[in-house]
Amino acid sequence: MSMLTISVHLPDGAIREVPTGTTPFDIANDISPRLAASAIVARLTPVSVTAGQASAAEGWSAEAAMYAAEDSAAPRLVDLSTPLTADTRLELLNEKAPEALRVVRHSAAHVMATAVLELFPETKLGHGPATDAGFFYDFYRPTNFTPEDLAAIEAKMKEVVARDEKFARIYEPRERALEEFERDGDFMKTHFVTKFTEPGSEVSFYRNGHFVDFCRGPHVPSTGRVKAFKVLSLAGAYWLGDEKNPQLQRIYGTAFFSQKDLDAHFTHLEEAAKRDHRLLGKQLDLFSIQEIAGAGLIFWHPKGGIVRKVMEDWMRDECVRRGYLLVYTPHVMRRDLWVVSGHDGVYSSNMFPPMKLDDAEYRLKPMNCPGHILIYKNSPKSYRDLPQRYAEFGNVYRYERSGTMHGLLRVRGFTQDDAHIFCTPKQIEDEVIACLDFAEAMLKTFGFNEYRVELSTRDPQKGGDFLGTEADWAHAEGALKNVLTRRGLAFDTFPGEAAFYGPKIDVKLVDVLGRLWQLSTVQFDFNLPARFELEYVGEDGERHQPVMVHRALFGSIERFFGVLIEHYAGAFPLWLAPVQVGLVPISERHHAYAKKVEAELKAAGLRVESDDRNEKMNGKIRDFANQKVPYILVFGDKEEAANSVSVRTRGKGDQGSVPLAEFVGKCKELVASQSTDL
RNA sequence: GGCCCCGUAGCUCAAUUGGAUAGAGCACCUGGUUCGUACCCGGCCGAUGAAGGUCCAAUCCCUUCCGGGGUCACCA
Repeated sequence: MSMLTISVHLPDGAIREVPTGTTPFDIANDISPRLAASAIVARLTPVSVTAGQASAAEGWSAEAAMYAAEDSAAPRLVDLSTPLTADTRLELLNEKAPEALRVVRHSAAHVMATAVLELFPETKLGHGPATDAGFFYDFYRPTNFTPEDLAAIEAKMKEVVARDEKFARIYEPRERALEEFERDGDFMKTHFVTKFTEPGSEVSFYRNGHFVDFCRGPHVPSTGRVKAFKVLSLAGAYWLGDEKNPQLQRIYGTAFFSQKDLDAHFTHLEEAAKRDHRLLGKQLDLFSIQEIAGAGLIFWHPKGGIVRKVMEDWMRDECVRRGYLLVYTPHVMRRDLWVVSGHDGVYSSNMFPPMKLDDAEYRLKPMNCPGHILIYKNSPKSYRDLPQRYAEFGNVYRYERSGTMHGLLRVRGFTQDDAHIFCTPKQIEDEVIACLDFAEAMLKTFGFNEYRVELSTRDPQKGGDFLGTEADWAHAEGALKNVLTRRGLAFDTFPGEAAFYGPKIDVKLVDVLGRLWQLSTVQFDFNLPARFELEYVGEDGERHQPVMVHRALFGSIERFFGVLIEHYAGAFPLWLAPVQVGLVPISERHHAYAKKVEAELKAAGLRVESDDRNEKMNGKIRDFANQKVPYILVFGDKEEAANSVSVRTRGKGDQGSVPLAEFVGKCKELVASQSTDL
């Protein structure tokens, strides 16, 4: 071994020398486990070794040399399993680095694959990446794994960890590797290497013990570093994400730096599960889905119905205020209409099947656009009439495949707060700005401060069928981008994600379990105005085609309600709460006073429920509290005499006695301001 | 739709894994009680998702369907 020493810059500025053979992980872990998490993003700066020498130097991986040659200043992913044996200065960054957790998880995936191959040697390996919440590995095997197998795999993983096998990176010429894969009949690896590596290159593998897999790394130094993990579940997954490819068996797991983190993760999941809108929907009696009626079809119960009423009132009033025109269109329309719109062709498999009536066929509407278009088309339009903004709470029905339904968030029948804006090309930017303003006001009002904005554009590389001219697209995409920039909204661009009929802006929210759901959307459409030959007469007296913008802010009322439930964990702000005030008369002789209080609150426009059951006061309080009622008013002889109520505020407990008039005044104020405070 | 798992009362869960009359809490109805800030007392009602099959015997095993959960794919 060489006698070189390694100097390491510590986060506090100190320099420490460490023995050769030390890994970045060792150094970081030695200082603090927390720092181990950040070691992966580290500055690896060769002090006196050039790239060429580095690759020849003892113990240097070609990877480290490559990084050194590429850019020695930028933070790099460091292979934690690579011992430092050259004269190297490693600067550890004292910041949280999620990449480090991914390294542990990816290593855990290899440990799992090692276990699987030991238990089921005939298994072929797919890939096994880390994910945001853990890791998975895809396997191909003639027979399926069982839940019992998962327990055995986890037990075997513990053995692999106990053996503390070193992770080592090895290289092999691509063509030789391919030969081996083909000899083994390993279609996945053959396919993968052929597709993702260059001919004549060296491909990288990682080995621990007898286990070897095609892998780019990086990994922790040895299997013993994978300390806290859990095998979770089993699912089918298509090879390379394509339905037409063979199906693999995907085993999910998760791993953390410590058992404590792992436990915290499961505690967090349990807490999140308590906010699940499907559970709360049942507990709070907000909505149901009934087997006899069909999957993906929502029943709004009275408690949910009143929340919906408040949501709709807000939206409708706001639409009118912002210059939208309210319209209503039929739920079923003749098939001919859907042929003209094109839905009967491209979208047919997502629609409910046609039904025969007299001599014509009818179809349930999957979208509201054609209806609004017919209204536009019903009379000639001048440029003076534009923009025309038609808004409707439109009930649409779509055939979603059986595996896709999810509570209120993905359903077969739902209500869009839909609007279509017909305008001139010049009006586009102002209209889109107005839509974004509206969306922002909506999100703020309903208590959402965090969301993601995505711009979906056409990918010219991909080609494909797009309607509209190059100029149309350039103009529309430019307008959307421009507007987002002008509004100062941070957004991600997704080339190739545009609809075939135009680019769009989507607003997405993350639910409690980390799933992403689309809410607001603003979309251009070059398709329908052309298909329906929409026109307006311009200043020049010529006929022009208007631009059409689809826009929905809640997206779907059902989905938005689901997200709202989870966001507030069922504890709605006063203005949205199904029951705003619960009344608890202490005994039967206070029922008359209860009537009086109820009448006064109702006169103030508040939603009140009085509990005159033959139950103990404690029980009544408990029941209202379980229903997450914002205010519970308790009263007996004392309150009745003083014309007051004893207020119990949600989350704050007993607030003592307050004059009734004062309480009513406060509630009115909170409701009017749509406050989230109580 | 594919793969895996699940379906017991209105809700949450039991039933020594094929054994006899399927239990409990909550809810509901009913009676007692009239109470000072989150679980009073007694009684009543009520179920093996559906249809077939295997077996002396099925909540339990098999088949199909319906529905749910997870996941992949899909999501104009």
